[in-house]
Amino acid sequence: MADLEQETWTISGLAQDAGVNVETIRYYERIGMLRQPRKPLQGWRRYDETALRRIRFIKRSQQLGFTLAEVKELLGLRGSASPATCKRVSKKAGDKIAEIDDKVRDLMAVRDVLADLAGSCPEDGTGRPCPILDALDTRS
Amino acid sequence: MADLEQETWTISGLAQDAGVNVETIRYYERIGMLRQPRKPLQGWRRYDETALRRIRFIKRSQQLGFTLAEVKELLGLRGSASPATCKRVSKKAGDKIAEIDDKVRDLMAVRDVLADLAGSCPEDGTGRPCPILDALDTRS
DNA sequence: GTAAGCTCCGGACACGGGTACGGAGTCAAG
DNA sequence: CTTGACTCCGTACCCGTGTCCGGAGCTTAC
Repeated sequence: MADLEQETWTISGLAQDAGVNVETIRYYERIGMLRQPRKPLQGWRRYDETALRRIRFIKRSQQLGFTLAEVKELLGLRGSASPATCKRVSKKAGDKIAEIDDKVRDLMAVRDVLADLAGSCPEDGTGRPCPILDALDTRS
Repeated sequence: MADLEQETWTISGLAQDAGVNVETIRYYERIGMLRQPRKPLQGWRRYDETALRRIRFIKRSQQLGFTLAEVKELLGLRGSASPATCKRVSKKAGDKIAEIDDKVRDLMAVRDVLADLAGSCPEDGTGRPCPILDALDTRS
């Protein structure tokens, strides 16, 4: 068995490579998203490749709109390669898509109202009461 | 001077009519969105029509996506019927529309990625590693 | 007059996702 | 051997928008 030595980092090295703050790593440890490596008798804790991958997984998932609680579930599903697992992950993705669709619908509805109001403003600006403020004041 | 008596409410009456909690009204008072009426020597504070309108204004604005800080500004612009004021309000509406557009764009981009991932899942579920988890694991 | 139900007030707590602080231990360079 | 940079740890704090709590005072109905 030749050198299976893996690269390891101190917490700040890991933070740098993962593109997060040291405090964020500690936070993930606190909330159980990341296991804290054992503290050696001598020196500082060392983090390995799996920690790095895990943080990157978290960050990518967050970028896709998953909350940390949801990411935690996804992390739990990693490793079990069963069709059932894949199905559950796929469902989560579908749910998230539906969530996004809802949000977009809401935003567009609000956008329409705002555009309507903005359109009601006279170009020259001679209108007595600002029609937008007026609408906020009186309309349901 | 005939009876100019206006309808007034206690805080819970106001809350009910405005469709918010008593605590919310107190919160608005705390953060300076709503003036607390003077406490009479005898009895409880009484809120009038302007308080009711103000809360409704706040709630409508919030529904359109304005934060309380932004609503505060809008409230400050109420009452001055100048063209300049109207222009500023109109700008705020435009900014909010742009904000919404940005958010929708972001959401749609994320949606695309998610849809892509969901589409990569085999229907039958025989895939070894779940392609979604795999992507979260390795892709940037 | 007394009990129920309201107000008044200050403060703590919730949420999600971190950030900041302070003191003690540890490590590496000069 | 000292200095500066880093870790480690617990704790408190930040954002926005409220919500809840507890005790004291007030009002209204019976």
